Amino acid sequence: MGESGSGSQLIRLHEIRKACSACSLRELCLPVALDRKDTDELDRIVERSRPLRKGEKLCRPGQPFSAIYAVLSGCLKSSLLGHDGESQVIAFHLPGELVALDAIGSGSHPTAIEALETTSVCRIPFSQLEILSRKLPGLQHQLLRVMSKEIFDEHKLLQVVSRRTAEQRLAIMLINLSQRFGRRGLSRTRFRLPMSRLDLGNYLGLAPETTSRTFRRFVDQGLLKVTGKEVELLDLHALHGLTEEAGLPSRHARRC
Amino acid sequence: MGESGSGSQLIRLHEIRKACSACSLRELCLPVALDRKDTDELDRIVERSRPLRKGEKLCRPGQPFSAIYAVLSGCLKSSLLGHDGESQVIAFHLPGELVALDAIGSGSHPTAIEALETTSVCRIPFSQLEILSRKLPGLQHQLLRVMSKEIFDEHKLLQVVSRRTAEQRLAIMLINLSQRFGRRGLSRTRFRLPMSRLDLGNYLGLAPETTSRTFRRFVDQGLLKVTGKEVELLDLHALHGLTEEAGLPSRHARRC
DNA sequence: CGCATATTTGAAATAGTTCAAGTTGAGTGG
DNA sequence: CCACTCAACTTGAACTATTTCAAATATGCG
Repeated sequence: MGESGSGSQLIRLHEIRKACSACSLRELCLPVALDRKDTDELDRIVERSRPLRKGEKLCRPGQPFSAIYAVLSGCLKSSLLGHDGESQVIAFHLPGELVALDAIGSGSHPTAIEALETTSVCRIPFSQLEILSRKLPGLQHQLLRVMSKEIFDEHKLLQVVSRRTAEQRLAIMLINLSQRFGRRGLSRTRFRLPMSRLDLGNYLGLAPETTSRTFRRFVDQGLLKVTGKEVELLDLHALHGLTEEAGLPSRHARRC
Repeated sequence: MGESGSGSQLIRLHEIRKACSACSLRELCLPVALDRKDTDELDRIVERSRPLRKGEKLCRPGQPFSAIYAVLSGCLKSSLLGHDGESQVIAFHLPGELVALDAIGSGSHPTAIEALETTSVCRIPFSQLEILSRKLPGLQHQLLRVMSKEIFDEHKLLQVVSRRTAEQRLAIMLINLSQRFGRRGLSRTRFRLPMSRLDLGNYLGLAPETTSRTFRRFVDQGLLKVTGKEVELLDLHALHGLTEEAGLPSRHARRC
């Protein structure tokens, strides 16, 4: 299922480093601690497999874990299937980001990971990565850093989904995407949403109808222009403003 | 701030292993791959500092990161401070669990970590842990496992907070606590909630009033008995049943 | 004992969901 | 190039769980 080694080949991490200049993958191989020679070593264990077509799955829940992946192009979504058949979108993965870090702990993939468009990834066999990490202190450090950052990001997401209005959630999401696209050298104000409104709503904890209505409200307010999945942020400043406001008064937080 | 090395002393991990028989800390030092000699090595880098009093902070947001911690007794809560002063409770840490894993990535603590009652922790200097990890493959593996599990748990929490009713959230929380207490050899049906209703509600994404009302509803239904922070689960089966139900119909999830 | 903080309770307000009915849009085959 | 189809998306209106506001009780602690 798109995971077979067939067609896998060595890839040049150096090129990836150039391509995505500030992403997890870069963080994994580029940091000060990792020189050219080290990167070559990492390069040797990384495999590229054939691209996934839209809708194709990188892995299914329960599948045994053997490797983590880095997105080269396209977009993935990972989602957790509920006991009762509903699914919860956990994350969207853009180029340069590492995927399946949540599978290390249990030895099997907890989430389903699916391509939202034609997507190519490279496969990093975990056992080899572990061995290499012991040889390269810089790599070990970076791996821990990336995982820690993942935990932190999750915390932030929780904060977003937990106590914010629909407008704030969408604003935060748009800004987040803007930054992620921007880091890759693409426009921060005009981009194409790789995911459906349904997935987006699911991710943000909103009904698809609410997502749609919130988009429209933003358009009416002149904050953005929307044509299908194409989005243009017209007033980044105002969007930022929205996220700053308290979602709910909340009598929490007292003493410091 | 309770983090100074003063009074730190060697502790016997072997004793901790006995004390908390199925927790993160145990996972960190007990797994098959780690023998007695290895554990001794780990033991040498772990420090114990004086207990934190209720309300005392283990760390504040922004504080430079130098070590992770393991809870020995008591309870900690970590929370993220919003731009606007509100705080979002991210996690509660019971004995045996590792704390501050989200700080590795940025080099400074993103969350405030505070004692909910008198709590003792041991400090594990991160740089030494990293060095030791390279020597002990089993330790490295376990560290990654624990972090991965943290990511996974976060995903689950997100699922809880995102799309479930107040009753389901509370039921899930009570069952979760029940299991965590149970693993430590305590009663699975009678325990003391270490946190306030306010913190609990905040964690679950509910107003404190809603939390209170939901408790009352459960009591009325005969699912539990509550006396202040003391809780007795009377019908664990029914609670489980609540969590299974679909929180919201949701037209998501189609093709498999 | 008495203040300060937590918790509970009731009633009103509301954001968001649900349901139901369009509308759009992309792919397909004639 | 035009129907035709299926799914994604949008829109409106009614509904409801949860929040908010206000105020009464507990509870803890000095």
